[in-house]
Amino acid sequence: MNVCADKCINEANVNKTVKNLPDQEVIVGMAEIFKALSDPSRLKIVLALLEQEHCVCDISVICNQTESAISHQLRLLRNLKIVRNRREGKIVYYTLDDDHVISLIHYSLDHVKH
Amino acid sequence: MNVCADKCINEANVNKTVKNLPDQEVIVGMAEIFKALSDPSRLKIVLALLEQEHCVCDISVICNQTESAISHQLRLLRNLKIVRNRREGKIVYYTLDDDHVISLIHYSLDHVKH
DNA sequence: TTAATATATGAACAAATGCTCAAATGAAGA
DNA sequence: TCTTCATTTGAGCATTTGTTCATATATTAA
Repeated sequence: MNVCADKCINEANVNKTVKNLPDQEVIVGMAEIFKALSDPSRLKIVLALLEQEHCVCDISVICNQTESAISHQLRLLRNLKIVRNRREGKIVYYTLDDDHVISLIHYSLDHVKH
Repeated sequence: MNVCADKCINEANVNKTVKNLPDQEVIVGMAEIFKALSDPSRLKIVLALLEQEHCVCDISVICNQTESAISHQLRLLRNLKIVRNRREGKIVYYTLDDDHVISLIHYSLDHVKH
């Protein structure tokens, strides 16, 4: 890496920014949430669950995707504790389980509508 | 795809959710922003620029990454109009240029700090 | 002009991602 | 018990992603 000769690095500015930057773990944690919402199919699942609880089968109809594909995505969201599930006989219902994510989505939706 | 036999699809619920779901383009647009913030290195760049304007060289020091790597990430952010740049001689300064993203990040940061 | 420097860019590549398909679970009914 | 059905899971795969490296561009100074 090229440590720019003289004028490029403004050391004061760099130090100020570095000092105020969140810890690396915090950054990774934030990125993790954003990544969960970064795939349109997965985001659509979350948006559907924002409306109400749904079973895997219903989600697959809503999102127009295989139940298998949906199930894989739900597992990912489950691992991140963004959703939780409850079983009722053969059917498994999923719900959003992360208030931060819920309000983040609402916030984004508000902005999308100008 | 298996159109669940009888009881699985709750047609009323499905219809209600589908009706309230944002348009596909909106979903894709939201996901695009989340994706931009979903990589820790890229998020760190954005967080650094949240503090103040920086040149590529400084960002590379702050983020501890090659100038080339930073430049590639900045191009992506530039294409999404999340950042803009201005040249001053040999040096190019980058600034955040999307108010929605700025407030989204602030919002997330507030939540991270419980 | 030539050299030096900051940034940008394209190709290449390893790693991660999201889907499909086939097979495994788990629950309810015959 | 055996069958059916909703869901889960693992393997395989094509595609995307983030980085590196080498090279190009743009600006300034000599």
